[in-house]
This record gives sequence, C-alpha cells and structure tokens, in this order.
Amino acid sequence: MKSTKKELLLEAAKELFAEFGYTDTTFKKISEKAGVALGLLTHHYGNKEKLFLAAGLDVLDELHRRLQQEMSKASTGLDSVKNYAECYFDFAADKETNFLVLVRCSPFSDLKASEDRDVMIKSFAVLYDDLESCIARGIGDGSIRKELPPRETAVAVFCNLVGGVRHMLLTPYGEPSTSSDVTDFILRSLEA
Amino acid sequence: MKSTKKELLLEAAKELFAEFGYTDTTFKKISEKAGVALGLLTHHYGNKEKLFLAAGLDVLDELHRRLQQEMSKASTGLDSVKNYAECYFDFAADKETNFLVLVRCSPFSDLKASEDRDVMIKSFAVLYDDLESCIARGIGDGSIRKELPPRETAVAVFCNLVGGVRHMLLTPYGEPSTSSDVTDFILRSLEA
Amino acid sequence: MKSTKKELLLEAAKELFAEFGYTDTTFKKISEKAGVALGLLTHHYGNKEKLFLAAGLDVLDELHRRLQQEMSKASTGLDSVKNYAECYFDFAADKETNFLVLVRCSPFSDLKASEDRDVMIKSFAVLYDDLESCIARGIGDGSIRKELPPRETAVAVFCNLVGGVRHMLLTPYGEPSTSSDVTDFILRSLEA
Amino acid sequence: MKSTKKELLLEAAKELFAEFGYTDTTFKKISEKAGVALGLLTHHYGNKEKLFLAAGLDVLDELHRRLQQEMSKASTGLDSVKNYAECYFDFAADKETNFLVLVRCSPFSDLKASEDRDVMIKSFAVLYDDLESCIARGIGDGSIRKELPPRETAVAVFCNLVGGVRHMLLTPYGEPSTSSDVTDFILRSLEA
DNA sequence: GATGAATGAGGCTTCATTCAT
DNA sequence: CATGAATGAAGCCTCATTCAT
Repeated sequence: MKSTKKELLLEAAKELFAEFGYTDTTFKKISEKAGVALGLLTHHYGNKEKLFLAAGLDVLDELHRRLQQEMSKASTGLDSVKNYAECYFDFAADKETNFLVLVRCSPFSDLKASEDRDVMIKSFAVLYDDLESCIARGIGDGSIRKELPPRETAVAVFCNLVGGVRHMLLTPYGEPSTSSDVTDFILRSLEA
Repeated sequence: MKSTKKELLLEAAKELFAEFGYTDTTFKKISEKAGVALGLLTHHYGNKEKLFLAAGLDVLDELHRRLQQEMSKASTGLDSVKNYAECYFDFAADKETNFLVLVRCSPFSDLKASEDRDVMIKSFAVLYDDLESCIARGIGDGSIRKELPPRETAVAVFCNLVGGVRHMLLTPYGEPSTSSDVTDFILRSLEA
Repeated sequence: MKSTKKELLLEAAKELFAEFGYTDTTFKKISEKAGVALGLLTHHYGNKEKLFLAAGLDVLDELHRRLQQEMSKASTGLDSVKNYAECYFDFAADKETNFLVLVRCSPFSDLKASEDRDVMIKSFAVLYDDLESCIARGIGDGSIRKELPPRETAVAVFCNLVGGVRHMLLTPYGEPSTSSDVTDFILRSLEA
Repeated sequence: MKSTKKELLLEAAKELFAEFGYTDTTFKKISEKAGVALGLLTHHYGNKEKLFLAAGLDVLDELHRRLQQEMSKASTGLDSVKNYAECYFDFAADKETNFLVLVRCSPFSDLKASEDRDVMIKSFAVLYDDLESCIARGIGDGSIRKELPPRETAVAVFCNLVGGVRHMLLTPYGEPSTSSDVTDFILRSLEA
C-alpha cells in the first residue's frame, strides 16, 4: 500500500488548497507536507494551476461517483433529487473529502479565470446533468411538477446547493440544520 | 462636486477588485488608475485588505439601500421577497455597481479569512435580516406558507440568490433567464 | 506649566528613541505620542537626524550637570572619580533620564556616522574632560598613583563605564552588583 | 577550494554589515557584492536578521578560537588575561576579521532586540567564561588578588574591553595607545 | 505656528519556475 | 525519477520629507 510520490504530492496539495486556498498554498508548503522534493511538482504536474486543477478534478470525480450511487437508490425522481442534495451536503461536510478544493477550483469560485480552468468547467457540468436527469425522471414519474423545464430547474436547484454549501463551509453563519433546511426548501419547490 | 483623492482611490479599487479579483489587483494598478500616488493607499486605508473591505462595504451599503427601497414597494410579504430577489439580480447585473467586489469580499467568498473581514461578516448579516423580515411579513399576511421558520427560510432563500448570482457572473453557464428562473424557484417554495 | 508643542515633541522623541532605537522610531510614532501634528517635526527640528541629536544632547546636558555636581562634593581626586562613576551608573539606571537615547546617539554607538553627529562628538568630549580633571586632581592630592598619564587613564576609565552601562542596559547578563563591581574595579586600578 | 554561493553570501554580508551597519546594508548590496541572485539570501538564510546573526556568529567563532589559543600560551593567570586582552584588541584592529559585525550584532549593541538574537546572547557568553577561567587561574596561582570574585571581575574586565574596542573602532577619539592603555589599566586592577 | 494629505523611492520578502547534478 | 539550489520579477508596505491650506 505504498503511495507514489506523485500521489503524495496530490494529496498534500488537496489538503493545503482546501485549507488555505490557492494563493496561500505554495510549492514549498506542498512539497514539505508531502515530504518530497520541490522540483517534483513541476515535473509531475507542469505548473501550479494544473496541480490545482488536478486536485479539484480528483475531488470532483469522487463526488460524482457518490452522487450517482445515491441517485440510483431512489424510487422516484423527487427522491433522487433528495438523495442528490443530501449526498452533496454530506460530501461537503466530510473533512476527508477535501471538498473545499473543489469549491475553490469550481466555476463558482471568485478567482481569476484561466485557460486551464476550462477543463474544470466542462467536467463540472456533469453535476448539472446528473441533476437534470433526476428532475426529468421526476417529471416523468409524476413526483415533480410537470410544468417545470428540466434544465433551468436543475440550474436553480444547483445554485441553491452551491449557496448552501458555501454558507456552511465558508461563512460563520452556518448552523447544523442548514443542509436539511435547504434540502426541504428545494423539494418544496419541486414536488408535484 | 470634486472627488477627493481618497474617493478616487476607493473607486479605482472597486473597479479593479471587481474585474481582476483580490490577488491580481495591485497597489500599482490601483494608484495608476486613480491617478494618485501609491503611498496614499496605505496612508488612507492602512493596507490592501482594509481597502478591499472598504470597497466591499461601499457596495454593500448601496445594495442594502436599494433592497430596502424595493422591499417597501411590495404589497404582500411574498411580493417583497420577489422584489428583493429581482433587485438583487438587477444590482448584480449592473456593471456600474461593481457588485463583484462584494461577491469577492463577502463571507461566501473562497479566500482566506482574516480578522479585518469580521466587519464584513457583521455588516453582511443585514441582508439576511431584510429577507427574514420579508418572510415574516408574508407569513403574517398569509402570502407565505405559515409553517415555515422565518430565519431558516431566509437562509435558504439567500443561499439560492448567492448561488444564482455566482452562476450568472462567474460561471460561463449563465443564461439570461437564470435570474427569473431562480426567482420563480424561490417563490414556488414559499407561496402559501 | 504648559509645555510647548516643540517640547512635547522632544520629550516624545526621547522616550521613543530610548526604547526603540533610531530606525524603529518614526515621525508618525513621535507625533502621535506627542499628540501633535506630523509636519511640526521637520518644522521645528529640520530632519530626523537633527531631532535625534537634539534628544541626545538634551540628555547629555542633564548628565553633565549631575556629574559636575557630584564631582564637586568629593574630598579627594580618587573620591571624585568614585562619585563620577556612581553618578554615571545611577543616571543610566534611572528610567526618567532616557539615558538610552544618549547611548544610541553617542560616538560609541554602532550606527552609521553622519555629519550631524559631529556636534555630538564634540559635546560628548566634555565627559572625558571631567574625568581627566578628577584624575589630575587625584594625582595632585596623592590619592591616585602618580605615574598615571591623566588623559589616557581617563579614557580607560571611561571605556570601563561605557562597557559597564551597556552591560547593564542592553545585555541580559546584567546583575544589580555590576555597577559597584565596575566602580571598585576602576578605583582599584587608580588608587595610590 | 571552491566557495559555494552560500559562503559567498556570508562573506559579502560580513563585510557590508561591518562597514555600513545593519540598516544601511541591503539585500541588493549584499547579493551584488557576492555576485549572486537576490533571492538566494532568503533561500539560504531565511531573512536579513538571521543572516546578520550568521555573520556575527561566524566572527565570534573565529574570535573564540584565537582567544583560547592565546590564553593557553600564558604561564600565569594574570598573563593569560593579558594575552586575552591583547588578542581581543588585535582581532578588533584587524580589518580582515570583520570584527565590527560582531560589535553590531553582539548583546552590547544598541539595536532593537529580537528573538533571533537569543542565540547570539548565549554564544557570546563563552567570552565571559573564558575570561573567568583566566581569572580563576590567576587567583589560584597567586598572580591575581585573592579576594576578587572571579565572575564579577570577569564582567568588569570584559566591560572594559568592550568600551575600549568601541572607543577604538567607533569613536574618532581613538589613539594607537588606547589598547595598551586599557590593558595596563586592567592588569593594574588585578595583579596581586 | 499648525495640520495632515501627498509623494515615490526603496526595502524586505515571496514564490513559481528552471536546471544542473 | 529525484533533488534543491538558483533566479529575479514583482508585491506590499514603510517612511522621511514636502507643501498647500
């Protein structure tokens, strides 16, 4: 169960980017935390931006995997939205996932754009797609209001989750009930 | 109607922070844009962080003023939420307001925390309070579901707005309809 | 008993130069401590170096006055050296005198030289002269070894005092007995 | 016999700190004199203060080595004090040794204190210890007055040397005879 | 005399990236 | 693959001094 140095680097990067953000995470800190030579960073990942991206995508992959797993357990479309939302919040709340990297790297982040980030933008879209399929399913099975446009509604729901997660993780206003409050808020707007 | 150099500085800072973000906005750029000596920045605002904060608070004040104005025009509580949301989106969409500074400086931002930001955290809370009063009003006048807890609901609504605005301004997914989609989404969840 | 602003400035400067040294004492700190406008500093004292000098000379004057007073009380030359040394140490130990300004401004200081400091160099010499006269008196009255050259001996004694005072005020090695130890050391070397 | 860039840096720093003092020695001057990139300074030494310290300690080591060498040549305790003093003055007078760095970095310096300087304070104490052993030896072999307390006497002697060296190197009063005058002054106070 | 806004050079330090070993 | 010394541009901030009011 030996991690390669490349993996050690990515893991350290994820933790540091999550905790300190992009700007305050330096190559030196990463390499020291990983216990690996400084030069290995550019050797394996090219540059800081690409490493950031790799860290974010790694988290995104794991999130996507879990979301799909939870969605599939639902018996109705509305239920799958519920599972999606709950999974999203749980994932965000779990320190182990380093979800904050994704928050900081996502298209919703307030950082300067960059060419490299395009990959993230495209990959991130799967989260919308998943949600849209849940909603479409709900409209089909009658658990979600028929008149709702799937894509636009998915966007609205996702925006709610994005705001909710930021409220929880970034602001000091957060209360434990926020995640379920937001989930309820969403379901109420959807249910037929 | 002569602007002081201090004001010129704040204005330049607002525009630059809004456009380029915190990190990519430098003392040099600000002072040059303001047409003012570089040292005046620390002289008047202490340091970069404090100027950032001053810029954010300035935008926050204006937003708050407009929100209250629009809220007061509503005939029902639900209507005041509608006005609030629309005002919020309009404000965000208006380039003149430099709303992005506030986005980047707000407690929802993914930047490292800092002691100075505490002021923002406290000031920002008025936006929640406004919304809560709208909802309480709606519950009172019967336009909003009676069973909803005002504070928690205000939080959920605000999170939706935060996500929506970030979707519009920061991501490339944004479509013109997003603002009204999100507003509708919210109202649907609230209406009695 | 109203102090002029010029005097307030000098007093504040003495305290700050004494505590923080030349480099770490700024015009801003001085003017704030004095409760006086910043611009008054250059107005009254020309520049930082001159103010530093004025502060040092002010302390030197007071020291000189006290030394002469104590010297005159002695009954023999050796005794006047004793009084000189004791007065010197007492003056240094008294926080009220801001002796450290003089230490930092004196020709024995490890700061860059400067033209303005020439005044100090000349004024400081009176301390050597005083000591030399004590020793000459002692040689005359037989209380001090006849073979000693007055000037060179005064220099040696003064060096001992300089070192002793620095040991006391600047190093952490200082013990309460140092001043009397050094005084004894000196007298032992002088007495006939 | 190739010098590393780290060594070149230290050598340049020693010369510049000795000649211009702490404040007037800048990173730019050091790196240029050393013919090395500016950033290497913090890379190898952390910051200016630490480099200053490293420079001072380097000189201290050499001084300590020479003192011990000379002390060991003496036939009596008093003689070893004589050798100590002469070695100290010779070392100080020798431009090659960059003794002034040590003067400026020593606990006797009038600069602001700092945590980093603690190392110097501890290391510097060996100079006192050396002297104390000389005196103890002299008391033992009868060349120094029996009633003198070794530690306190060592302090007095050292203060005399410190003052003497500052007189020589920093003030314009210095005369060639000062070193021997001070040495004689010391021995006279010690001899049995 | 009194005020403090205004100036801008220059200092220390950070840091992504390169490259010789 | 691995290492970490080396680079130097650029950032934030300090601060003595000037000057209009």
